[in-house]
Amino acid sequence: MGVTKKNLFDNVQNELATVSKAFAHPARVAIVQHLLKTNACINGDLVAELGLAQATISQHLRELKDVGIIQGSIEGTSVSYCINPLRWEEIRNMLNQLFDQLPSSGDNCC
Amino acid sequence: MGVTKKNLFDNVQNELATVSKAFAHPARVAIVQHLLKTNACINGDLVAELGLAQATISQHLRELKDVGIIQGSIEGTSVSYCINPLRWEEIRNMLNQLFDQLPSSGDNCC
DNA sequence: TTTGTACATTGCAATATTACGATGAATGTT
DNA sequence: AACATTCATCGTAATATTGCAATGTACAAA
Repeated sequence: MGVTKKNLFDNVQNELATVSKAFAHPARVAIVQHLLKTNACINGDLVAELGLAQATISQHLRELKDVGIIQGSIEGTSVSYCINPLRWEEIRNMLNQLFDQLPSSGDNCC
Repeated sequence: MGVTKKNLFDNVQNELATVSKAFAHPARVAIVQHLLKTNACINGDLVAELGLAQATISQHLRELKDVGIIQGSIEGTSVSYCINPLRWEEIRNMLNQLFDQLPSSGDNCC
């Protein structure tokens, strides 16, 4: 049905899924990478950088902002975006907590 | 159009997006967590554990398998799934490489 | 005020995802 | 052989995502 039954799962599971979904599109990965590289927090550049329409970029930026990964501030007539370092750290920890769970002993059950 | 323009992006960006998409649903997060906890690699249990139909679970398992995160082997009449440790490490490194890029100096541009 | 620039939002069309019943394939049990 | 169990796949309905043109909003310059 295309509708996710979020109520069946706990907060951690839903949070991990929500955050992952933000990274689940190459354009959004590219945006984040660009913001990491040019610490300068540009926006309009993205339209030139990636080959997507302005409306599409704006939409992706909003999704990243909704999850809290990036934040923007008005800078005259343009808008300046950058990574939200606190949230970034939060997500990093969340992912580490998941990925460090593999008992690295030789577990070849399959 | 619901169609992702993958050709606009490089391999790393597409890979990160593909892997993230695998984790972009709480049921798949729950499946992975369960496989991490019960190293025993069960399958039928998941249908009881999560509140989803058997066909739905099977579909999620296939998506995780397609990305290489899990692997399954036939065990009599049932199928045994588990984490693919090599791929797991690969993904962990890929994510670390992304998340370690934040220059942790006081960068409050916005 | 008019014009231009930079983004956001809206409204659509195309496609993808999620969920599940029904059915199929494979194996084990009686 | 006949049946049950376990899982995969197919078909379908409901919903979500992606992309963009068009339009709206806010500000700055002429």
